[in-house]
Parts: sequence; C-alpha cells; structure tokens
Amino acid sequence: MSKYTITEIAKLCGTSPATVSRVLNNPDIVAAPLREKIENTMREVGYKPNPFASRLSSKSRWGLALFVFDILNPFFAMIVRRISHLAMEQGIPLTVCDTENNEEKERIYLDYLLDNKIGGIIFAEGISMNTIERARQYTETVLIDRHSEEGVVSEVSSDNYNGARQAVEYLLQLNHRRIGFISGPAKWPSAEERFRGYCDALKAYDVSFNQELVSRGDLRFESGINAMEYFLTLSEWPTAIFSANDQMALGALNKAKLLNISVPEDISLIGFDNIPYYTIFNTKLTTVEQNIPELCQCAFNIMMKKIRGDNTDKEEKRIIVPTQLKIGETCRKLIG
Amino acid sequence: MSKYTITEIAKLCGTSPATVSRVLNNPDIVAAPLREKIENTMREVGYKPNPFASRLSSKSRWGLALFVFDILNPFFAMIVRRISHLAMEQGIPLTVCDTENNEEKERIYLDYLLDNKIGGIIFAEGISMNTIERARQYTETVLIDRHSEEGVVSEVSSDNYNGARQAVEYLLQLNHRRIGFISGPAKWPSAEERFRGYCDALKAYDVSFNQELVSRGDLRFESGINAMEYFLTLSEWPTAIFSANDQMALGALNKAKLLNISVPEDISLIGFDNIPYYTIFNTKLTTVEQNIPELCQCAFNIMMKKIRGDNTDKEEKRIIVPTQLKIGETCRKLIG
DNA sequence: GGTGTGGTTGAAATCGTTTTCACCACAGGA
DNA sequence: TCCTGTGGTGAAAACGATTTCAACCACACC
Repeated sequence: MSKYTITEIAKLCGTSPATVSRVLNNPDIVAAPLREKIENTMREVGYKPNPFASRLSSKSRWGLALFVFDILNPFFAMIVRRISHLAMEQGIPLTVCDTENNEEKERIYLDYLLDNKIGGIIFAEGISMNTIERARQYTETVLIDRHSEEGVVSEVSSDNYNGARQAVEYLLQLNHRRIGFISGPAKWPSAEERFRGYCDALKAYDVSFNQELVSRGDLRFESGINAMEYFLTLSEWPTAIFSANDQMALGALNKAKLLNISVPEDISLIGFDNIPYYTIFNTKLTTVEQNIPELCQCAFNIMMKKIRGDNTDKEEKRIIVPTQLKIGETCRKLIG
Repeated sequence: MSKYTITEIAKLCGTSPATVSRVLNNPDIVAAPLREKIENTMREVGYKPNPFASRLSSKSRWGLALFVFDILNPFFAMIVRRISHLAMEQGIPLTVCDTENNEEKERIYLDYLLDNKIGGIIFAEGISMNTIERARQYTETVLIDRHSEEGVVSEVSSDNYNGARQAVEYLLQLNHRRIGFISGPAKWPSAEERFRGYCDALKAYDVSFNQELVSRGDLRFESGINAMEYFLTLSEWPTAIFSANDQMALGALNKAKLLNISVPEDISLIGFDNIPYYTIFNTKLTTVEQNIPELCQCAFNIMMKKIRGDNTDKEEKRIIVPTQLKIGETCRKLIG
C-alpha cells in the first residue's frame, strides 16, 4: 500500500517527476547514475505507481480478459486456473468471462471490456467468431484451441490431428478394426481435426471408413451415453471407441458399466483431454493428454508480446502444442 | 467507446462539469429539470464516465475479487459464474482467485489485490481464516457459506442445519432407521452444521446416534467411494445414506452400481447441493438443493451496500438462505 | 427594507501520472 | 569562432473526473 507519489520520489532524489516517470517507462533514456539512484529509492520506500493515474494520462489499454463458454466444464476451469495464475504473477488484473454458451452474453461482456479499454482478450474454444472478430478490431487477441479462418488471429492449440491419429493408430495396433468415433460439434474446428485424425489413421491401415461407426456428440457427458447406446444397437458392435473428449468417453464408460458390458474386455475406449478431475472414476481412462499448462503459457506469452509491442512481426501466427497418449486401463489387445 | 467527457456534456447542456458530476454521483442534489436534461444528453450521446479519472480523483477503492479454493469443483465454478455475472451487470471488474487450496497462493493473491486497492472481496467456503482476517482490515469482505468466529464478518450461507435435518427426517419418514452419514472435513463449519442436522433429526425420532454409521469424507468423489466401501463392511448395512455433498453421494452411488447393489432398492441415498452438472448420471439423485443464485445475489447485495457505505449498521451480519429437498430416484420407502 | 436561510450552481484546485517542449551543455564540423 | 546536433533534464500542460468553496437566487421573516 504505497503512500508515495512520483513527485515525492523525485524530491527525495533531487530530480523532477518527469525523470522518475522516465525511469518507470523508458529507463534507457536516463543517465545510468541518476537512474540507479531513483531505482534504489523506489525500492527502499516500496514505491508502487498508481495504476489509475497512469492509465488516465497514458491512454494506453490495460488488463486482460479470458472468455470461456462453460466454466463448469473442467477443461475450461483448468484453463481459467492457469491463466489467472499467470496473470497474477505478472500483476495484471484478469477478468474471467463465462459466456454460458450464449452469444448475447458474449456481446455484453465484450462491450463492457472495450468500454474499459481492456488490454487484451484470450478466447478459449467455443466462443463465436462474431465476437472474436469484433474484439480483434479494438484490442489484442489470442485464441486457445480455437481456429480463425485465415490465421489473422494468433492462436495456440493442441495437436488435435496427430493426437487423434495416434490414439486411433494405437487401437489399430491392438488389432482393432471396427473402431467407433464419438465426434464433437460440427462447427468446432478442434473437434473436426480430431475427426480427420481418426479418418487418416484408418486410411493408413487400409480400414475403410464406415459412417455408421460415427456418432455426433456435443462434448457433454450425456452425448457419450447416447453414443454408447447407439453403438450397441448396431448388429455388429465396434470393438473399440475413440471419443473426441473425456467427458463423452466417461459417459460411454458409465453406460457400458451399467449394462454390464466390460471395458476393455468387450469394448476398448479412448478419450481426449486427460482432465485430472476425471480420475474420479475408478477405471483409469486411456486418453490423449492435452498439455493445458503449456497451452496456457504459450497463449499468455504471445499476449504479453503483443501488449508490449515486441512485434517481430515474423512471429508464428499459430503454435501447436503436442499431445501425449496416456495409457490407462480401458484398451485391450485383440487376439485376432 | 465513449469519446465524450464530462466537460463536453456540460457544454452541451449549458452547465458546468461539476453539476454533471453531481448527476453521476449524487443525483438528488441537483434540481429535477436540469438533472433530467443532463441525464438525457448523456443517454443520447452514449456517455460513459472514464473509470480511471474517477478513481484517481475520488480516492475510493474499486473492483471486486472472489476467492474460491477449487474452481474445478462445480459448486464453486457455479459461484464464480453467478458472481461474475452480477459484477459485470454492475460494470464492476471482478478478479477471480482460485487458490487451489494453498495458503501461500491466498497470500500472494491478497497482497496483490490490496496493493491495487481492491474495493471488496467475497470469500467462498474453504479459504483460511488467516487470509480473511487480514483482508478484513483493509477492505470490505463478505463470506459465502463460510462462518467466521464471532460474526465479525458479514456472511451468507445456506441453511445447512435445517437442510440436513429435513433430508434425514425425510428418510426417517420413509421408515429408515439405520441411516449412514458421509461427513465433510472437520474444520468446515458448513459441514459441521449438516452433521448437527443429521444428529438432531435422529434424536427427534428417538433413533440413537451410532458412531459406526458415520464416515468422514473430504467432499470429493473418492471419499464417497471409500465411504460406501466402508458401509458395506458393516455386518448390518445401513438402509439409507445421507451424504454431506453431491460429489460424495455420487461416488457412493457409483460404487454401489459397480457392485450391483441397487439404489434405492438396497440402499437409499440423499446428497446435498444439487449441482446441475451432476445430472450427468442417469439416476437422478435425491438431494438438498442449495440456492446458489440466491446465495450469490445476497452476498453481492451486501457487498454493494458496504461499498456504497449504506451502513444501516443494524444490517443482519448473517443471512441464511433456505434449502429445498429435491426428490429424485434414489430413495424408497421401507415397508417395515 | 434588511437579514437570514436553504437549495442550486459554477470556478477552480486536486488526484498522480505521462508527455511535449524548451533548455542546457557539450561535442564535432565548417 | 560560430553553428549545429545530441543526450539528458525540468517545467508545465494535459488526462477526466471529484470536491471544496463561494456565489447566487429566491423566499420568508422580522
């Protein structure tokens, strides 16, 4: 709770407020001896600049916001946890915006933030492109696991394609050939990529794609249940199922258990995400781990660069973070 | 993005900036016709006061923070969702602090917030009393579902006692007499109250308390599993179980299902919280609903009053929000 | 008709920074 | 010697609100 002002620091050092301000914002242009003297006194008396005065005179933007479409979903809750940790470390206020999958709420939050001259916004998967586009015109933006059309926005995402492909190839190596897929929503690029990974893995093993083995889900638990119900109506069951996320995989797992269908004895199962939260089930799910800390760290770094204006301009517009297959207890090798 | 200043509004209305400011902060003291004229022009041109200028001149604190100890827990995620919604409605920036059940993190967050002259902090259950005490000395505080020693801090909580009591009495009315209890952590007052409710309900029905029917949990899914395992080792099983929260109840439910023990045929089960998230299981849990929206609204209102300084001073230091028993599919009536 | 009185309003200082502009001293070139 | 550029610094004007203080105008009352 610093009670000192820039003027007082100036007086203590026998210099002017202007110079102290320069030390704060542009240290290089003040002569070394004086600069050090000022820096020392600031440290000694525990001076902290008043953020409101700063922002009033420099019309610069400030603060970060994070948009997630469903904070009750542990994947996004995890992102909130990481990003808010990083922001706090840097002493940057973060506003968390849970849009509840509601475009009107996105609009209201965004208006509010723009009015308050927010410095940057990080969008997680699930936010509408309208909102992102509008934000982009007024402030810095970074996407996590969300693709924009033409790489106009910086984005950080998991390697959804290879993660999915690796998972399905793992099943293929275990001699599975009849592999079901529980997909995500059609509009979500990250979900689409997982689908591509699924298809290409099959192709690589000369297994023909079979539409009846695909069940469209919405990433929530229930759609995993529904998917499993659907698969069991088929005259010939799949021997393995790959789900576009853990929640649906667990829905499927739960459904199977209730019907006394054994996983992995009767059906093998792989998820995607590896949310720690989901160790709640006593069967350890085999899944593709997304490196959420890394994802968040990258997104945050890019944002900081943008805000600081370190525009090497050649910067990668798109960063891909590798995934990792985590072997659990839900897959088995077919003898055939 | 309002480009108007208070001075311009004044000019448009043929008055002075001072008066416009008064309309903003203290409308009553400016004569009705002038006030309305100013209000209208502000509306017309879409004027929004510059928050930084405001905060610079009025040395008042500003902004809110919300502490939760585990944002991955849907109960707290729900609180984050509600409070951030309310804050945004009022145009107040909210900083969400997920302390990850770590006292060091609490300290860091708090230091940061106090440095930034935060206007108020809302603490949810699970934050250490040290942190709350320290915060209380420098800023406004409100607790949700967290009791302070002597009512020094305003607090809003669910009617844990009566909610628990009602649940257990419901079981008693269904002729259950051997009722197990899965408790929460010892230090949590809200969990303790649920325990008291359990005990008093038994007493009211002349059922003697039996220590072996109590299993201590930590509110997480796993401890529900453990509790169920424990109960099943008893020579005589309980015919019903009341769990101090939904997560543990679902752990117990899941364990039972895996062991082919039917709920409610073999054992009845009641939870506490009614997190919408948990409709994920296809069996609808009978549970005591906490009115989270109301809880949050109350806490928020109290905070706003404190910030505004409307200290009727006679204000209730403690508000209790009623709970409601939600009948699901996990309880049955014993014939005996 | 003078004197309060209370309700409204405006002028001006203030909050703590940033930033522009002018100034100075000194170095280097003509 | 004079002129010009340059790096370092200070004075002072913003930034956009709040707040104090004084002025003003009825109006009523003695």
